[in-house]
Amino acid sequence: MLDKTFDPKTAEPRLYQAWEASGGFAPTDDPNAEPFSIVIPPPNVTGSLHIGHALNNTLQDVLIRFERMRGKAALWLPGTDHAGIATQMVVERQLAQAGNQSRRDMGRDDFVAKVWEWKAQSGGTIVNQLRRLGASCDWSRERFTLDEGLSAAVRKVFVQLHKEKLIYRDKRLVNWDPHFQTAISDLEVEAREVDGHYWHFAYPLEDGSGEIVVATTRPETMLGDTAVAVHPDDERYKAVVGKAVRLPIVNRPIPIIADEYPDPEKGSGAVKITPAHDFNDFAVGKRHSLPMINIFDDFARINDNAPPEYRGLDRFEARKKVIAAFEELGLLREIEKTRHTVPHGDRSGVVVEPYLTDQWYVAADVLAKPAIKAVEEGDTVFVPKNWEKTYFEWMRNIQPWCVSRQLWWGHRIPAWYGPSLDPEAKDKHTAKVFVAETAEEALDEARRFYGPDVAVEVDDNFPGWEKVNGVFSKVRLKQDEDVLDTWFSSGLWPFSTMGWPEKTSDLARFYPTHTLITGFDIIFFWVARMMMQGLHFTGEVPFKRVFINALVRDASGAKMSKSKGNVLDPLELVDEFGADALRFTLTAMSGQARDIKLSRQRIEGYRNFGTKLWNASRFCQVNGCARAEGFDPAAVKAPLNRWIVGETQRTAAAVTAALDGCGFDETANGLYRFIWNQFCDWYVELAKPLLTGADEAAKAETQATAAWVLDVILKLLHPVMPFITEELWQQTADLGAARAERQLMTARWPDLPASLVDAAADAEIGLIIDTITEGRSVRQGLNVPLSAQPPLLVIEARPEQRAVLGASAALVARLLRVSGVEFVEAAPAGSIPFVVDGATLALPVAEFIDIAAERARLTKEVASLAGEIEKTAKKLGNADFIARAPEEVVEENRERLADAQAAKAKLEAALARLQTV
RNA sequence: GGACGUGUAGCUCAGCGGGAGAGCACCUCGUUGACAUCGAGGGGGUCACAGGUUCAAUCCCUGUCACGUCCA
Repeated sequence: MLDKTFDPKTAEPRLYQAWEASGGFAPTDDPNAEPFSIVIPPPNVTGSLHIGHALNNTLQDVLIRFERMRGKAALWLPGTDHAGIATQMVVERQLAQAGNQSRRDMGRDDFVAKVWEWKAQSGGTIVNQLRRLGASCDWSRERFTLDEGLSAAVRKVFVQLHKEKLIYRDKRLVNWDPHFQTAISDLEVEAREVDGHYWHFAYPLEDGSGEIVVATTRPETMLGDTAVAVHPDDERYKAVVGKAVRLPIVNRPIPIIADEYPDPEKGSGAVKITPAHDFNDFAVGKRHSLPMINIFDDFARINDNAPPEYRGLDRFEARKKVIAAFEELGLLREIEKTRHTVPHGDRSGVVVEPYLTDQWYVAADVLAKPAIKAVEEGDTVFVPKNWEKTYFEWMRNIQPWCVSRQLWWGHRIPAWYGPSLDPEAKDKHTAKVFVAETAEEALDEARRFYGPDVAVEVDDNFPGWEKVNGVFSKVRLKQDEDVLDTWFSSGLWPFSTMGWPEKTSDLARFYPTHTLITGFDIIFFWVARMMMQGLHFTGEVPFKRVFINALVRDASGAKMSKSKGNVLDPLELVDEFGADALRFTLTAMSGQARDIKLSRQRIEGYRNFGTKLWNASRFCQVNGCARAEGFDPAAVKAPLNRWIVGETQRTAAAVTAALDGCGFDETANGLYRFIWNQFCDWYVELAKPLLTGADEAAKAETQATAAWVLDVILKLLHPVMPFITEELWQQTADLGAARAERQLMTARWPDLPASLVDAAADAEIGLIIDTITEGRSVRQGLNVPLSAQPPLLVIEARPEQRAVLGASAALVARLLRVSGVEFVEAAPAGSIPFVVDGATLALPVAEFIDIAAERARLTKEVASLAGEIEKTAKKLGNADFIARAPEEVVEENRERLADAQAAKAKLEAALARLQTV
């Protein structure tokens, strides 16, 4: 017999191992099976499973298990992302803690070797955590973004985009992270609102005729000012445009220029222009050909372009010193408090600086066009659809994508530099770039470029050349030091993981993938990039559907964060409640476009749901419910069995439709209601007399039906609660006829015909359920003691209702705790009537009850019916309603009115009788 | 400033043109042969506010207020 409860702790690892060993996670190789594929949003290799992963991966697993059971060749391709900055950060921190050398002291090769070493040791953490969740990924296909195959794809993409002029090198302002000393993309910048100040500085006019006041939140940048700008229409400054001011501290004359950029309404209307350290100023500088003076080094310390006393100062130190200097010079006009947004690095948390550097850019606007079109035309659809707006908004305003990063961990940019043939070129050692997939190819290209008389080799440490008689005799190429943005490689994920650019069978079969399930926070970072790169390189969308899952928050709606201490660790929750309970909770709460506020209580409730199912199965087992050979659900006779068969069909159809459309919450809620409120609460209770009764045929039929329903339940619930269902499947394997499938995970999804629904059985069981429910309400409302067992009196009822109530007397007796069902002409004095579906029933319990309480109950009921009658009558009295509303709505209201009037009359009569008692 | 989303029972949310729902919490009763991780019953809501469309509005439209998120 089944144990009293399911023990997830011991069962889950055992079941998972069995699944994995069975090979069932891999897609079937049946060539007739329709392919269905999902690629995992690769978690950072540094990561450990947080609740957001748990949600995202649960939904993917629900979908993949569903499609697998539907007989498709279901592939869920897993893997991890090398996560450039994040991983480098983690390893650097660990090296520091262990008292090791810093990255720079170590050197590139040794450091990268360390990271690989670290990855080998702890990189598998998150993957194993996914196993604990029950994720049925095909681990034989697991990929890592730095795998050789994926790296080859990255190089090929880079080279091809370069050939197409969609990747280019450019000197412009980037968001510079001084902590990591790397460029980061716009998306990695987080605007934080902080308290700050506007410092109003006076710049004296060169000719001594006055001053012009500018305000800034970043005083230190004045060291790099190369102009002051005013609006051309600003009358106040018309006279000074074209003159110069003498920049204090620096003592440099800079022009006053007219440009549309300054807003005359703001501040003094004049703004300082620092082209090398502000995005707006950069544009102004370009328009006016202003010099661009960079005043920072890579650490955002002041460099040698500033006066000597500032050199080497940290930017914030420099700020203080600049302000002090202005004060001393008597040029500090005002300090104004303000709240403003300041860009921060999302990883480092430090203030990022606009910084003038050479970087590699992708012409994202070109790649975006087909990606926009694909969504416009429905080749890829978003669920929920409104996320398409977000996608369009960003894609239509897309900026060049800075893809180079000054890091060591990642895909090194496949570009090699050599000297220009022009001896006067700037950056003379690296003025010529050769972009190629391998060093050999770069060398070949370089040989062609420099000619047959020049020896060419790669030497990262000693770039340069040797000359004989003024011409090159030997050239040494140096590979670009930088690596690519992590998202550059994740953007290839749907096809690089399947072996592209090789024409693999996986690529042919599983690309494009079907559904991508991910969070809205990476629509720009990832979804958009996959769309762009996927379309460009494969000519097809990478996925046909994108399901955007919600964000998980704590029970009070706050974003979970370690610093707030409100993090719910999914693994602890799995330990405490089992993976199924967590999965069910996340699935039930995954309502679209909404935050999920997770509470332990909710998980506990769904753990209880599992226990409920477990015990219902136990009940069935104890009562000999075994599968019957050749059982045909359409052929059952007992109304109760016909009813549950119909309900099972309805549920199966609803769940199938819901899962088809990513309606995860509907799926979970529908199953919960069916299993608990229909199967357990009513079917099992109503079946008890049949299972213990003398009618052997009815008993056998009920046993077989219960076993059949349970098998369907296990299948339907399996995608959401795989462990407990698989365990029940295994443990009930020996009950009755053998099943076609020994393993539930790969069993066939139920496909039941709608003809299994029997309206007559529905009506019959509905009447019994309503009778019991109403009767209980009367009993308990009047505090009739449990020991009291009056008969149930049927006073007025339609013939078919009489038949049903008569036939189910034993059932009603048991569940309503009455002695039996009796048919009488009129309600005896002191009996308590109630109305069910137009039938008048009564319980003769006068001696047990408080007359006043009963009077109160009836009065209340009558009043509520009166309200309903008034409302409905008013509606029916409206000629427009009769004329314009659909006939069935009018009819429904007529019936409602008639029912309410009849019920009210009956209860009023009862109330009148009660007055005389 | 722009975009999107959300305001429904004490809490978390579902419903989204025709009788206000669930889970939890709360109150009462209950250990009857699956289950106290349980069963039965009950209380509790001007569906944010104001207009409009409609025979009919929690649901559609407009505006207001509040909250959230993203982009400037």
